[in-house]
Amino acid sequence: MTAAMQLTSVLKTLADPTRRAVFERIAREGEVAATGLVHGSKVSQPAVSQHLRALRDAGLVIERREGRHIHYRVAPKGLGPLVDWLGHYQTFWAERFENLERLLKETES
Amino acid sequence: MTAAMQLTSVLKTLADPTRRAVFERIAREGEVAATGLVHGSKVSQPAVSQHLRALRDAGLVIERREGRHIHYRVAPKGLGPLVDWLGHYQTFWAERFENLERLLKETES
DNA sequence: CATTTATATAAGCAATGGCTTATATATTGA
DNA sequence: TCAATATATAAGCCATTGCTTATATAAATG
Repeated sequence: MTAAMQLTSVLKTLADPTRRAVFERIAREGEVAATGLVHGSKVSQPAVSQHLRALRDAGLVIERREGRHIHYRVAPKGLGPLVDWLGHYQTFWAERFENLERLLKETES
Repeated sequence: MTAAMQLTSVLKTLADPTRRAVFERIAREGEVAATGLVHGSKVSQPAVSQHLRALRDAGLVIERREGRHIHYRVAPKGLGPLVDWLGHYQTFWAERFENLERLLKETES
């Protein structure tokens, strides 16, 4: 799998709002079981299951089985292809980058 | 248009490899006419035209008419929604971010 | 073992997407 | 005004996508 293909996979996976919402919820909650994600979701259990599979296939989340439950968390390197690609376009978002840089430094202290 | 919708638009637009290639070429060449993009493209003129429209609608490129030619360049703020969104997930790509930070500093000097 | 709970898979459907060919609309210049 | 060039739009086609309902699998528990 080439870098371009991985990037395409990440972009396509995050492009769907419902699926991105699932990802964001996993990120926010740290670790969630699939059931938890179904509750409070607009779509059905199979739909959530399909989205989780897509997120996993794209390398964006990791699953950990615990009995009947499967817990999901964000994969640390999942956003890597996206970040790397954006790195090539620094000149086009340098200003915002400065903001992030400042933010990071504030967070450190 | 909400921030989430803009992000969806940017992600969907960049998710197609052919269209992303067009964007990358515009970024690389600085300013290109549509004809220039058609030459050396795998797809037809209408296809390129459709991709350019999508890129423009997503706010990723800007067009400048000059006689019969329309020149495209990357819109500085186009990647903004993506960068902003990624900002919320710093913890998941902090390491790569450090690399970028280092790279930026090297570039400055 | 039987039932309940958690998740995945199958099948089908309507909508979307990206491409093509054909044609329309500028814009320029002879 | 006519022909050539540059780009856009229209229409149609096929593949993909996201959803649904129905069903299958897996694991825990009585």
